[in-house]
Amino acid sequence: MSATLKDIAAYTGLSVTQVSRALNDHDDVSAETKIRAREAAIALNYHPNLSARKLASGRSGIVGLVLPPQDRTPRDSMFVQMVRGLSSAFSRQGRLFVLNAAEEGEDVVEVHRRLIDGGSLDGFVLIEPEDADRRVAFLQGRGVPLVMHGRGALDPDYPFYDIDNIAVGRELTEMLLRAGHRRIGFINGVQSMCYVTHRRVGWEMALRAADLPADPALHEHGQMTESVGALATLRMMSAPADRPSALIAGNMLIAKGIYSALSMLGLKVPSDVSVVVHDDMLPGEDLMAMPPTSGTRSALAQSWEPLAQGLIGAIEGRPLAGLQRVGVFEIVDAGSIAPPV
Amino acid sequence: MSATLKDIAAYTGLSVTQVSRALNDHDDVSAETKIRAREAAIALNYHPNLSARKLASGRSGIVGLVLPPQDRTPRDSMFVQMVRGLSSAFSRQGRLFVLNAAEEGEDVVEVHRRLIDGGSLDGFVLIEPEDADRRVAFLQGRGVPLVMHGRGALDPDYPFYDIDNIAVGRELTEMLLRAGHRRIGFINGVQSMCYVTHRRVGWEMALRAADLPADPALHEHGQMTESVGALATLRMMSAPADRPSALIAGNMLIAKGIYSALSMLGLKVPSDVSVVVHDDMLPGEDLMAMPPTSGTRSALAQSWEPLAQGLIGAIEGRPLAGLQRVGVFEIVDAGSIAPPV
DNA sequence: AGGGTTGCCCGAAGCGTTTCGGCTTGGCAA
DNA sequence: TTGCCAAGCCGAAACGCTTCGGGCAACCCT
Repeated sequence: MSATLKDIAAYTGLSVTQVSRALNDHDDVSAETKIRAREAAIALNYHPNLSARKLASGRSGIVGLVLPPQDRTPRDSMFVQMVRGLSSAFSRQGRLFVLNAAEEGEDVVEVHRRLIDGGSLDGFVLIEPEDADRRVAFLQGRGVPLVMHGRGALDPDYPFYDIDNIAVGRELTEMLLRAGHRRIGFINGVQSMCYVTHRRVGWEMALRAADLPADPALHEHGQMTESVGALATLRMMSAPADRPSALIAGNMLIAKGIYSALSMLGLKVPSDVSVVVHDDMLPGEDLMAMPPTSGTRSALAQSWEPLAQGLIGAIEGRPLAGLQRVGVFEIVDAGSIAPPV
Repeated sequence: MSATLKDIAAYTGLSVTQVSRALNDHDDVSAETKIRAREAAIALNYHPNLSARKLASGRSGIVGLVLPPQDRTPRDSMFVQMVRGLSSAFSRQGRLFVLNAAEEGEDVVEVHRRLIDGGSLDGFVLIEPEDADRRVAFLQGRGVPLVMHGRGALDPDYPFYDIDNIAVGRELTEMLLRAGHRRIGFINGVQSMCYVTHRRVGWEMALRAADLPADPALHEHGQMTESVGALATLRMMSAPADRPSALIAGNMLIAKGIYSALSMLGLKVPSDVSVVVHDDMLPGEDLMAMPPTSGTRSALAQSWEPLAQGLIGAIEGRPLAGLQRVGVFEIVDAGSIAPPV
């Protein structure tokens, strides 16, 4: 068994109270005492008992994530990345990361309720925000801290980490506009995802700013997979006269689909068609083989740490403003853009 | 806030003690009292506080899994399956499932130590057993329950769930032997995995029983990926005279690689080469397109429930014998075997 | 010198649960 | 009648931690 505060108190000659305050870095403890307590803690191999701490303070140091019931996104490697990233980020902060997959047909909110009724969770990471998110409503109603990966509105009232997806959509479109393109197709993700909508809005804004119509036939919603990318490309390019001269891919898998469809049609990039992509920089051997593609880039891997920080901040009651963080994206020129023919 | 035992005691007129005993189904509580307590618990929406329970009883109801530091297996979808399956199985049993990814370069045993020193975990699910597994030694030394997915020895001294991989290797080989094949290649997984070794042993046993040599050139270790399968196939088939007339694939991805390599070589299945595979039945769209293949089959998805049961049994101190479970596999004839030419 | 402030420390209560030991009561055998 | 036992119940202590309220010096200000 691990040492307890009482052991350290006996060892140092201090009281349990003072040891607790020393180790938690409270401010009415002398510097010397803090050092003594910390040394004793190390010497005795002390580790705080999370259950006891939770019981006394109401905080358990455990945070959770509820996986949506079924894989709506086929990007398993994204989940693995996320789970790894979050779990490491939280464990660096001395917290446990609990994962709970909702069962098929089970209400996600119900799962959250179950977990907080168990009385052990300090807060939640939410993914895949929705417009009027029932999870958010529920958790806020119960006063349970949360942080969102992405955001359901442009200026939500909860902590989040996101990138400016409107700007992403606009930037991708403008890159092509600057090269002279006028018909720009966008193969986006599933409609219900907020970032997808935001990027679409960005695309529309950029087009409007250039006095061009946002032709619905040039925008496609779908799973972010290779085959969806390929099929949408075939559809858009088969329009006799109105075919786009440039395509925007929502992510690398879609881009891959675009490339294979284009090569099937005998079209070259960028001489026949320009292509830009938003790259999440997910690792994956199958993407290595892709031709370099211009566009925007923002590593999904960098979002886990700020997410964890955001949730911890929320748990510790820090003000909302500092917990809403917008990450940056880079602009990449890799030569997949040329003027239209 | 959730109701506490005290609330139920007040509500029913019983003592806290008796309510606790009633809800935990102890035996010196009258049947009527148990019913009353249970009804009150539901009426008041009572959920036991895990932290308090842990503190008092030493059990937290939380179990954990430590993900190996880096993806040695590229099968992300396997991890997602596993995490989902385990998390659901445990939550059905009213337990929390904690996930902890080891950092790059961090010692896995150290992670386990950290987690149990935190004093919150009741036990662990271990995956990817090794021969003399340090994790097992450590956990057993500390008296922490565990359950293994697979097994590091044929008859280990810890709870596990596994299938009989020697039998799998033997059966796959015998299927081909029965059709008259004499040179049977085996494209297996990475050497360090126990199930890989077991299947190899099965292959050797079957060959020896048929008085045939187990030619090392006909056995290949490697990642279970499509490209490894394809490359190994090319290597084996390029041997001028000694090329195998049949191939065993360690899993579906390898089989897929085999198929593409064979078609590249202009060889047909089963007329030119017979192929068998062990199918884990992982879901995945890319495998749908494969030709039906004979072999063995055992759904990995069915292992999570018994694994969870095994760990819970271990935590509750049930005897080892009932906690070592060997799952079954099916034998599938899908027409990918023909007599050698 | 008196009163306030500051720095450091401690005792004790309490978080929600389990569990040990002891307390009643009624029934039954001696 | 007395003694015993089983069934059912309860009080109180314990788990390890945080925190509230207070205490005791030593210092500074008037």
